[in-house]
Amino acid sequence: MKTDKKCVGCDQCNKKSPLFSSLSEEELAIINQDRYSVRFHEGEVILKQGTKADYLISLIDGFARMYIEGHHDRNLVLDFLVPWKLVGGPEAYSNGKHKYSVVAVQETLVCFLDVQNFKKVLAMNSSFAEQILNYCSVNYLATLDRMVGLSHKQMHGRIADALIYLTEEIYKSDTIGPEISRQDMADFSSMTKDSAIRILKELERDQIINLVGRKIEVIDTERLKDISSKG
Amino acid sequence: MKTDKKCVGCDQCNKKSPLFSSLSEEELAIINQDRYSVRFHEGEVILKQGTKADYLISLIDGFARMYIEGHHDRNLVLDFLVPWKLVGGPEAYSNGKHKYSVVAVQETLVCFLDVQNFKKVLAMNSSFAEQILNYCSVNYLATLDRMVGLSHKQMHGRIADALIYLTEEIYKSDTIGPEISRQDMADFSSMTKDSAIRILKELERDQIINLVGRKIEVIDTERLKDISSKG
DNA sequence: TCCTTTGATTGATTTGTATCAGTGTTGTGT
DNA sequence: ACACAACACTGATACAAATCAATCAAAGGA
Repeated sequence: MKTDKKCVGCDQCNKKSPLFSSLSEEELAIINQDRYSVRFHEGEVILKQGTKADYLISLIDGFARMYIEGHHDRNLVLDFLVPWKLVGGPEAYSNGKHKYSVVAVQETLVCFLDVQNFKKVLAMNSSFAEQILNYCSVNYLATLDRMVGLSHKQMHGRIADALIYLTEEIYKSDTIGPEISRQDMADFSSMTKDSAIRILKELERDQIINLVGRKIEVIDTERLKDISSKG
Repeated sequence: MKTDKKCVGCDQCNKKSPLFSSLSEEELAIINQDRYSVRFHEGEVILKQGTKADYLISLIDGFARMYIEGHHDRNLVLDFLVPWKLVGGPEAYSNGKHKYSVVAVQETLVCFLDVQNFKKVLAMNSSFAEQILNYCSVNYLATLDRMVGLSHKQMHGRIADALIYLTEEIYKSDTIGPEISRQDMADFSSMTKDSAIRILKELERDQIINLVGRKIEVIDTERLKDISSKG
């Protein structure tokens, strides 16, 4: 998905990013200060684990993978980023280093927002602060769910969860695109690539999904949800 | 650890709870409104997963276990709560249901703080809001670490992590008290009780810890950290 | 075009962890 | 002091998942 769209400033973003929709012109101008956008090519590192977190990252266009470089040379994919996801907040907010890396899966445009300006706006607009706190809360609770799933469910359940999340939340379609590799599926459901492939093939044999090259088509969502809940 | 201490009001707590230390008299009074405290006996449920989250819970005195009732009748212990830990925020903030249960491990005193009042204070004191957001951030990043550890490390590494966390953060001593059962250790490091016992016995054989009844004494922190990092 | 690389796939094997079945130990209430 | 319950412990076994060693297929470059 190549695109020539340019970043035209926060007042434009504002029309799309639900998180910034309640801000006034003046407040947006503050966030717009020191803001800059960069276009990344496929495979390029947008943000590297361990570097200092001075900016919030907002994905404007494209598709990226957010992952932690974990133990035994394995990665844990935390999320796939689509437009208007905001990352780096917790690290920037606590003046820390980034806990994860973000890599462009496709051509991707991101905005770097200065944390200090962001904090200024938070301080002057309490309803915005409440909104952000709410965003963090929802995010945190989802992470807890994921932690329980990863640590208690076995492979079939974890793959089912991954497929459900990707179709419902990321692609909003029954088909998962070829930009998600088997390795990505494995890293997202915390298993080896070989195991992920095995389970996917099994699901195909059972007529629950179709594998078309790298694409994955979910045929039977109901049974997938059943597998997910049975863990 | 039985105690007769009573809850004397937020202005008292304020002297101890670092989170509330920056609040004015007036702001504390708002939080104090509708606040009430309850003493729980050992084994009693302070907060049940699935119930509506109308209050923030602040642990004033005692010791509690916070856990998610996960899949296959297994529990995942998220944390052990000691005085001045605040829980329930994310759920209350997003008007949701509690994602976890909290049970008193010992005689425990907790305060229930009304969320609406809490929000009021957040809206009127922006530096308090920033402080809370920072608290959430640190908490979130720690959860990510834990998620990676639980999903990538094998049992020895996970038990080592648990022992390090408990001695350094909870007990602030080399000895883990008898109120933590083997089941708790297992649920905290995401394995079965039998496995936890096995690993602990191995660590004892290797002179890394001592098992004295239910108590666990850490002898060789260095080797424990080594095991933790090797995963 | 062929060649090379990268990723997908598969079966055989090994390792890690849970399960099960049972014994020992401690503590509590009567 | 006794019985009972709850928890700690251990060994044998079964199951889940990783590893290893190959093939195979598609994509990109010279």
